[in-house]
Amino acid sequence: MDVTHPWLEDLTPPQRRAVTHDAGPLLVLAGPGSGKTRVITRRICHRIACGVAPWQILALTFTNKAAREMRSRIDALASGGGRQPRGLVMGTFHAFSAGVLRQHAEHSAAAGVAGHPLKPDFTILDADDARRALKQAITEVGLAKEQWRPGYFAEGISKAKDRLHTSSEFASEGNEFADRQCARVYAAYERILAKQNALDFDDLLLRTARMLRDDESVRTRLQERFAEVLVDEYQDTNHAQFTIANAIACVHRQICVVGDPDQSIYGWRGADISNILEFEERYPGATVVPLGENFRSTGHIVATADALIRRNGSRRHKDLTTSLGMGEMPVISSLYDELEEASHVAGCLEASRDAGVAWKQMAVLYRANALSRTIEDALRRRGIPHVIARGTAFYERREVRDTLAYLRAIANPADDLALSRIVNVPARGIGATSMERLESFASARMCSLSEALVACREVGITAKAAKSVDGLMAVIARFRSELEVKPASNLGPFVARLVEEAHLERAAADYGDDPTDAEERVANVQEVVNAATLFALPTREEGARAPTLGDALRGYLEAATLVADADMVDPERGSVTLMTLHASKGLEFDTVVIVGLEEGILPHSRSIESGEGIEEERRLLFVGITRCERRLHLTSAQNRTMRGLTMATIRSSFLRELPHEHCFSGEARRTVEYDEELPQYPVGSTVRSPFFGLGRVEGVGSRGAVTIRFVTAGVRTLYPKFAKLEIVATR
DNA sequence: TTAATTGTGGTTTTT
DNA sequence: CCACAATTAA
Repeated sequence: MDVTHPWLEDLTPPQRRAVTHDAGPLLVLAGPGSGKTRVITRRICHRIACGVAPWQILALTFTNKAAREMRSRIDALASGGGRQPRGLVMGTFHAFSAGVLRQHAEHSAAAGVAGHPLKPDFTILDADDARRALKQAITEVGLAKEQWRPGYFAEGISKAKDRLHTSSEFASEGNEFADRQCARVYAAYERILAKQNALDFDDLLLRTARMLRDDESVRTRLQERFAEVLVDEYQDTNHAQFTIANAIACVHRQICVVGDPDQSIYGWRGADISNILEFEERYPGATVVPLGENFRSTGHIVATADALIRRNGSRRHKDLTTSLGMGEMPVISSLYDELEEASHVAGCLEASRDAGVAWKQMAVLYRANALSRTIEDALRRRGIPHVIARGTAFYERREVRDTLAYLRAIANPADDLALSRIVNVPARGIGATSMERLESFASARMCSLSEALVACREVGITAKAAKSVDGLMAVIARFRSELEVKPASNLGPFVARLVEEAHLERAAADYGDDPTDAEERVANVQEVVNAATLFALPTREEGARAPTLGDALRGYLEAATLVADADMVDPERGSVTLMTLHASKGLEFDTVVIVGLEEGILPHSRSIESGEGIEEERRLLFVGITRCERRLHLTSAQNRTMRGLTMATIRSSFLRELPHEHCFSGEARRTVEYDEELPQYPVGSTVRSPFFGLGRVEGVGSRGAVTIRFVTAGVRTLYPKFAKLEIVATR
């Protein structure tokens, strides 16, 4: 059988059960490193082999990267004997929802809000744009921004959207003063977005979920279209996402969800862990397949992770095992401050490199992005190639956002947010006062900002400013006129010409005062041109009309908005990866260093008030530990400088929860890292021998001999000249 | 009215 | 430490 079914080869019995499970709901509880991706991809191949058409399968993932990865694995399996998965729909909830909305928005009243219908060419606002719109809403409602933080409303609105409530439903919900203010801001925010035909990230899910709930024709169509639904990372889905998947799958009940409650780390974003914990209640008769065997990490690492996660009270326990042998113990080190921590990290990475591990097989993980800078500096000084996995960072840069804002203003005439961003880019003498007048003109006439700009002569701004505005609108109009007459293949040159004619390189060069940064900014603008040139629309079904330049532009803007940090991790590069613990989910590395194990950082100070918060932080560390295949280092600093203040730290309470018998604690004492004269293996440092494993240097004898107490091999005296010792940690 | 300068305040994680 | 806001100079 396996000869003709390559997708069933080398699966363990439980994996095979999950892959070949036939009818009815299926929950796969996949522990770390248990072959989760393998199960999903093989299952998709298997279902196709069983006669399900690829285009009837909907697979929802958490990141674009995961979707790409799975698709390429399926393609590879298919070329080895299976059927080509043409038409398989695979993507993030957000991207899928955007597609559904673009397709059905016009025909579904349920997609609109507050009397505004949603038009299919809507713009998707990223977090920054959403924040700007929110600030505007707060001002409109007339609340003093000294007393009300935007973050408060952002959270309230986001939670309401997750419950699928629009502003009017939210208003009838709470009666507290703060709730009423929040409802007012929500309503204003909704109006601002509706007027611009824009959606934020939460809206994509909210509108799709409501449409599926309220519009029977759309619901039926999607139910008929998708005979099979798979959801990856199910522990991190929120209520809206559950509603979407459930609405499509509830009739045929061919739903397979895969996840691990112990790796749920997005509770703060509304992820509802009960989606996975209560799957069997929601789908009676569901089959559950636990996958506990870990094929990634060696024994001490698995044991450490297991001991840690057992501390969580509310969990559904599954035994974690590995057959890879015990391997080496995780090494816990405490350093004097963040600078020494960073040097120590560099040392750990170099030691792994000396042991033959490629840079790309190593990662440094941290709780918050702010911790990356010191590490990055140290790696740069030591010449260790590295990349910071902040994928969105590129799209957050001012010059990049300006270029994209031009494109958005061209693509969507109602996009006031984009337009207001570029009105004075490059600086053309339109300041705050002129903008204020233009905006109040627009709101008085009930028209868009772009219409106000066209009519700027009537607004009463200076002649010079009006002339600049005319010039800008002429450029935008000219480019806009090309959208529906030219073919999609013209996107690259189109963007290049825009950069040229709108003088965006000059604008980029003019920011700030550092000429070296200026060069980089200009290069970033060119990078947008490159990205646009390389952008390819998904292949269309046969018989569809040829895509226009406008289609390509809208597609490109959507893709640029929906990128995630994790999407940009490129394992082919020969570099160490630096990223947040959150972004590391789903990845694996030979060597992993987790830094900043201190109270207030991990667990984070914002989480320690609640038991649930602490448990999520613990899961976060669990995720980090289980990324590691063989060499794990955990570090903390005794003093840390954050936002200009140096403070003594407290070691993370999680360190106490790690099992002594499976972890090696390097003594925490001050080192003099920078002194060249230090003996090569100072007393107290931690070393690794290829024969005896980890040990601590106890003494230095004549002719460079060192006495080492090994964890497993007792005390030995070795000559470093012959013994090939690597320093794991200086004391 | 705009552009540059100094001052202040606020901090997690991300589709 | 950094982004943003109010203030001041041009």
